[in-house]
Amino acid sequence: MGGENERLAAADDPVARVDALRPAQLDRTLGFLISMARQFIHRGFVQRFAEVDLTPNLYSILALLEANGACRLSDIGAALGILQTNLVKRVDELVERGFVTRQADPVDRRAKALVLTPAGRDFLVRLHAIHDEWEAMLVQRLGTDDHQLLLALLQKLLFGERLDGEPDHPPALLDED
Amino acid sequence: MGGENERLAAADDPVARVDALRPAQLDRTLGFLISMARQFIHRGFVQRFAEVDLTPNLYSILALLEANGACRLSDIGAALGILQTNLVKRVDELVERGFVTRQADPVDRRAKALVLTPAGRDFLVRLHAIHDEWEAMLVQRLGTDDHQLLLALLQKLLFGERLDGEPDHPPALLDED
DNA sequence: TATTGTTATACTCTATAACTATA
DNA sequence: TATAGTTATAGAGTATAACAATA
Repeated sequence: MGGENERLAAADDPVARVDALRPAQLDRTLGFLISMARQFIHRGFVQRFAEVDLTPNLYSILALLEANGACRLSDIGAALGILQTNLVKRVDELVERGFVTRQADPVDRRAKALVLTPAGRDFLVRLHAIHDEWEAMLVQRLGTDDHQLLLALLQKLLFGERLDGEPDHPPALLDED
Repeated sequence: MGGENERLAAADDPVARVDALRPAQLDRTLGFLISMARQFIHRGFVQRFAEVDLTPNLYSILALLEANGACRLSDIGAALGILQTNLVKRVDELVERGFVTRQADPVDRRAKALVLTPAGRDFLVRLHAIHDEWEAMLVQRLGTDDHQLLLALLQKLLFGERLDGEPDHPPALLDED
């Protein structure tokens, strides 16, 4: 009978391959490959975080609060590249679920200090475990050297150069400019 | 007056930096960096393709049709990692705008052959120019060597290994498994 | 029974405009 | 005048379920 039609690719499969069709020159461009890689990685996170009914995006907000203590909405937006206006409802959800509270900012009465609750801090232990599991799977796919190299190249693309030097890796490829 | 509040970062800026806040360990993970890199690259494409009222996604569909002649919907979905069900309306738009036609598939009467129109082929000349301009900007940011290396690493992540070898680059980092 | 294309639907993410209360 | 948070809204993108025609 009709029923459930299309399903996602089996669990952690490599994503759709560009095999069936000639890939134009798409598989030679950063735009296409980054998009496909992000899709692949993102789906893995979504499937794993579904167990705790959380989106990878919300995880990154909580992780940021854990590492920074009290934050303002604008800080989080700037750090994650998300517009403030799109953060309000997500923080609403985190507040409703008891992971975050909005407190008065003592200095600026316009602002509100976002802080993790103890429940949120406990929750993060589980979230880090889920995150690390999938990240480890990706490291295994690439090998540790290529994983580090990929991180460094993405940092260079985003920030101009590596943020913190790990000087024990081949630097020759990284400081041409 | 109130007026326009939040705007996107100035044109082709590096994206939000993780400076203001301690980045947790996010900037050490593939999940975060790929997501940020994709966001950065995608915004550049969106801004440039806006001039022709096209989404990068639709561009990749057209490019695929150009390189492959007649395609079925399922082929395109498999190549781009998009569910068929989400392709219907996008192809509808391309048909309405005169870039694509749906023809009868001679072999399989369920299927429909998607083919570029001459107008679609002409349009692609302009689209490739727009695409190449932004891609060149990214190459400049990275340097050609690191650009090639990044492509290779993303291919390894997605497909297991490089699709086509360019044997004139340092291979040592690529074939550990 | 399975596959091709399709409609309907829902949820997430992103983006713009405009309001409020502070600064 | 500008900034922090907010609301409302619109558009992409992605997911599931179900159906008709065909294989």
